[in-house]
Amino acid sequence: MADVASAAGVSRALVSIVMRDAPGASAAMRDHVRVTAEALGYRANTAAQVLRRARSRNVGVLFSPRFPFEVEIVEAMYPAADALGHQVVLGAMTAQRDLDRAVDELIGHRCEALVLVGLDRPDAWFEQVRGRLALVRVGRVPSPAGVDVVRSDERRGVQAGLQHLTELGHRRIAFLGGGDMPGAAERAKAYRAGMRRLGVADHVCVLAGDYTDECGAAAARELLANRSEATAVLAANDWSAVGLIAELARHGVRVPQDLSVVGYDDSDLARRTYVDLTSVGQDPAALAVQAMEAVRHRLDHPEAPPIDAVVEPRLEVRSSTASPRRRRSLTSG
Amino acid sequence: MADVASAAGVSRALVSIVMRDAPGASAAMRDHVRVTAEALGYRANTAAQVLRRARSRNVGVLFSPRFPFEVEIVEAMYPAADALGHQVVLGAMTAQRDLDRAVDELIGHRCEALVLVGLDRPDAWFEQVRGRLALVRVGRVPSPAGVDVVRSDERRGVQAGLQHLTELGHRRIAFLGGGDMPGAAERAKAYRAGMRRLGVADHVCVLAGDYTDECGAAAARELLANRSEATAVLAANDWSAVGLIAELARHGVRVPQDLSVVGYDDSDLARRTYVDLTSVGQDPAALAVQAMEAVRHRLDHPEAPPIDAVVEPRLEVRSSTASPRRRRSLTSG
DNA sequence: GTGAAAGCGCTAACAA
DNA sequence: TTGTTAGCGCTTTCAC
Repeated sequence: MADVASAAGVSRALVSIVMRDAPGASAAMRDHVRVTAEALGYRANTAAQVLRRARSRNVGVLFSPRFPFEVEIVEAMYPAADALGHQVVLGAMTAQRDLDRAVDELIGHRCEALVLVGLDRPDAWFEQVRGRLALVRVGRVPSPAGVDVVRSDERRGVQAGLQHLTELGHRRIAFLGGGDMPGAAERAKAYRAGMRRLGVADHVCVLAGDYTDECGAAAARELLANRSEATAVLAANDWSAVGLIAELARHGVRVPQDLSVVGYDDSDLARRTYVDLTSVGQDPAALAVQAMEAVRHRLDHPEAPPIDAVVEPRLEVRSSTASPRRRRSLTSG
Repeated sequence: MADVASAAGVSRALVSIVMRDAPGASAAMRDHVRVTAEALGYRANTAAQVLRRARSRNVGVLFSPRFPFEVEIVEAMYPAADALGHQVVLGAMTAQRDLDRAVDELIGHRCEALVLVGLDRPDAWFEQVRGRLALVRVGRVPSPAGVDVVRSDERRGVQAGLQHLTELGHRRIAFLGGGDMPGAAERAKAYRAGMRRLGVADHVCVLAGDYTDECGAAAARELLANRSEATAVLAANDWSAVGLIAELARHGVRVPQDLSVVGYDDSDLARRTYVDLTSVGQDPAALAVQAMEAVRHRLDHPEAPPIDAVVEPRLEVRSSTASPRRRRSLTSG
């Protein structure tokens, strides 16, 4: 910075003012300094900024890059943070790198707040961290527990899937669950409630799963073995939906002619043309924006009551759903 | 740090020595200071460290989190950096956030080196950045151009795929390319060379593609329309291989009975049980380790000649390949 | 083995 | 509108 200052023939303070768009410099001076800085390839030293500023403006974002849905949220986090004058510091969680390590690193960067994307931990863990930083959970969050939360409305998502199927004429709608995977419990609950609301509670059928294609295949075999009368399956996840469809195909059951399938997450997978799966989509960009706003609110009002922001999902209708054909069971067709 | 020092009844310098495992303190003192620091929840301020140290020890890693293969490399980068005493700073590239922006941020963090994962740019771009930082390219790198490179041996990978197929008895092996996608040009070249080496150069057949499932489906239609006599397809990518297989299935062509297919990348997709695709796998962990070693070498020897490290791929045989059945073309079977 | 002191590059409060 | 100045929290050299 000293180089820029002397090259431009001004003080370092003025360079600082110009570089961070702070008020207190004439337009002509701004241009002059900026041109000089550009010519010298100057870029402010983030470390020095963070060290000196009262607030670091850093927001740590913890996520698992293996999960595409979390990646989408993180991608949307950058513009959202920009808009609020924050800087995103990424903390990747991997098999070799546990959470505490990642949090420690973000604390080292003096993050003012932490955004936890789709991360489940015992309540005690959140309490412990919350003592040191503002904390916002986002994404597939099971339940708010005193900590700020931004989540999709799982109830509405499941509802939308069920409604789409009933409008097509389905009544016997099975549910392929996700065990203790993020969001799964909420979705299962919403399924039961939804079926009750539609007056078809006696057709409730829950298949165990875990968001993998293997569990989808297993569910398919279970449906076939039980000569299920289900005409549609609502899956808690796209991968399990695809596994189900693939296994059914091996046994000659066609989707959507013989069975309709709705996935969940509207992932890249669902959009692939050869899959083309009707799926309940969450809105990663909206989740990211709301998360950053929650961070801002929490920083401004440390003592405010817990936030619970809910983002609307939307159903993407593709070609894995159709009206049911007239017959009694999958194997008697 | 001052808190820890006074709580432990020592000087701040001593705390510093203990916290960064530097020589110059007794074992008993180390324990004492560490316990005190732990009790106070102390974590060194990274900004202050970077600011004060002559070398930041930061290594910027630029990648696209949308590409699972790049994510795997990045994940392996953490332990590799640890081992060499470096700190990873992640720079995510997204649709909304261009490369220059990301590089700028990493420069702001005073990274000593940049690792570019699977990123293609004009040579001029590399030259420009290389003036400011050490630069290492890793992953699907088309060709070394004076800049340090760590890459998979595409030639050997393609060779392994071809050899596997010829050992099964295939001769008419088509290639589904990847256009200008990373690594695709190398793979196409290796395919032609490999076919020549196997003495079946007159059976060379290259289908255009772009690493999507759509291009795989298009290739399948092309094979069928041309009444291709190919008994096997080597794809430059897993997604295109899967698209090909799915489209073939729609036309009653079974894999591997009617046609064998080898993918490339050994991605999560290939490993899914319902896909179970034979695929040429790259070794992300080895790439990451070599990349960090290249960084270290470049930092230690700024004037050394360009590095070109090559990592061996390996073929994962699954159930999409088998011996060819006796017939002339896909549609005459 | 330990402590005192200087200063990394920047920001913010204030003085000119 | 511009310049001066005092640290932010740490590492490092040097004296003890």
